[in-house]
Amino acid sequence: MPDRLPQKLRSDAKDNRDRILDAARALFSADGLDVPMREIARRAGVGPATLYRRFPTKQTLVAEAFADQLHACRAIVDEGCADADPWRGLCLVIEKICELHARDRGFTEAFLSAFPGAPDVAGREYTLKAVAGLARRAKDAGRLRSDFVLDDLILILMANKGIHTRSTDAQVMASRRFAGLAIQALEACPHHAPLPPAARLATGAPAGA
Amino acid sequence: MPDRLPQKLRSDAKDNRDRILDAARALFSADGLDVPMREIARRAGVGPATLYRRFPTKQTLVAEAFADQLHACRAIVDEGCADADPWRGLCLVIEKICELHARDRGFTEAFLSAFPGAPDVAGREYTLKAVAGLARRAKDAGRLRSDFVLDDLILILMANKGIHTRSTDAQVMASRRFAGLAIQALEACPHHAPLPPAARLATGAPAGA
DNA sequence: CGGTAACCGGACGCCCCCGTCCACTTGGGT
DNA sequence: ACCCAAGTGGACGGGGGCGTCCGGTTACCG
Repeated sequence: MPDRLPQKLRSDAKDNRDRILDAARALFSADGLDVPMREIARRAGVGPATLYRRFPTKQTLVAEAFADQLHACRAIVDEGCADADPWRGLCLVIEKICELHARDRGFTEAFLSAFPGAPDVAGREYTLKAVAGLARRAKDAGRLRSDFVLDDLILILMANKGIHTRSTDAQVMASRRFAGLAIQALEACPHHAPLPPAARLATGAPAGA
Repeated sequence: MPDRLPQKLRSDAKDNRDRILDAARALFSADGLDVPMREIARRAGVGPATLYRRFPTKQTLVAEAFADQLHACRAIVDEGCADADPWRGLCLVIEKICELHARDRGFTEAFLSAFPGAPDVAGREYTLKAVAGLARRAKDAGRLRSDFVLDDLILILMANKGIHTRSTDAQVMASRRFAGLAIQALEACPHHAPLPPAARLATGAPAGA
């Protein structure tokens, strides 16, 4: 559905298209979203015109390039929601998503409204709703702190994005530790102090949990 | 000491210099470090040449512009260290520094080695050492979790940097909540799960706490 | 008050990115 | 084998940032 109806493309055109997507994925992952379009074209071994013809705007390219990750993301959430223990499911979601983001810098930017008002990339809203449900259950089970709010998750994801290291390995490791800390922060604890008030974040997400 | 020996500058030159620094501070705070030099010059009402003559490289300008914040930073740490209760002191440091960073986007970038190998900006090492001591005491007091590592603090600061919102107010609010969560994560708790291993961060800080 | 060195800012050349146009090439149907 | 529309990449003009040079201006000292 993010895919344009696969109009009959000539075989060579299809090839080029694929190579462009590969190049884009590689570069976005490594360097973030603001690689020059030129660079992507060069890496794919095509001219700029070809790139622009196939993907008129960078947003199109980004959306297409990250379709996989978005599905992975949704799969993770689904998996977490399926877990019998909602708290364990939520932890799983946090860990996995943080790792996913750690491995792919561009995806993080794309995911976190780097493109303001992106056309609800592959059911972001739906996914958020699912997580909200999961959180609800985790709260009812008494494992998730009661003053948790869905925006806290966004906050954590944004924060995770702020972590930068030299190598991808270090990045993943740091992200893992961060996720651990985040989970610790969210877990209900008899003597925990109340949190400062939640701030409305820029995302279109509803704030209730 | 980051200051060039204040060679006798002609009065007008001094004026311009000051106006440049003001402009730089304002722009860096609002938009981060990658404002064009041109923009700063324009805002200061001077030509590009003047700017470049006074601050040959952007790094020079940044260092000079953030001298205040760096002192504030150090003051915060000192204040925290002076607190009789080391845990309370540490919390204070986290809260205040997160807020400081939330209010000044450029400073965060400058602070977190945005310029790799910046010449130990105003005793960064010293400050880190002080915090390490504070953490040590907080641990001994049994309030800080025993598997805390100084790099965790860097991690939290980096993470805090990842948080972006539309307005400064929202930013501060979000940062406050984040700091609250971070503190929660760091507090010793009888039944908390062990954390994933700490990753060595890019900073030159020693990893032990 | 006058001279000089310090100082100024506009203008220049360089490089990189963007998005588009167009003359050539090539896939694939007949 | 032929043809032509779909497809291609090089080239172009525009815009913006960078760092530097230079002819005019101005503070300060005697």
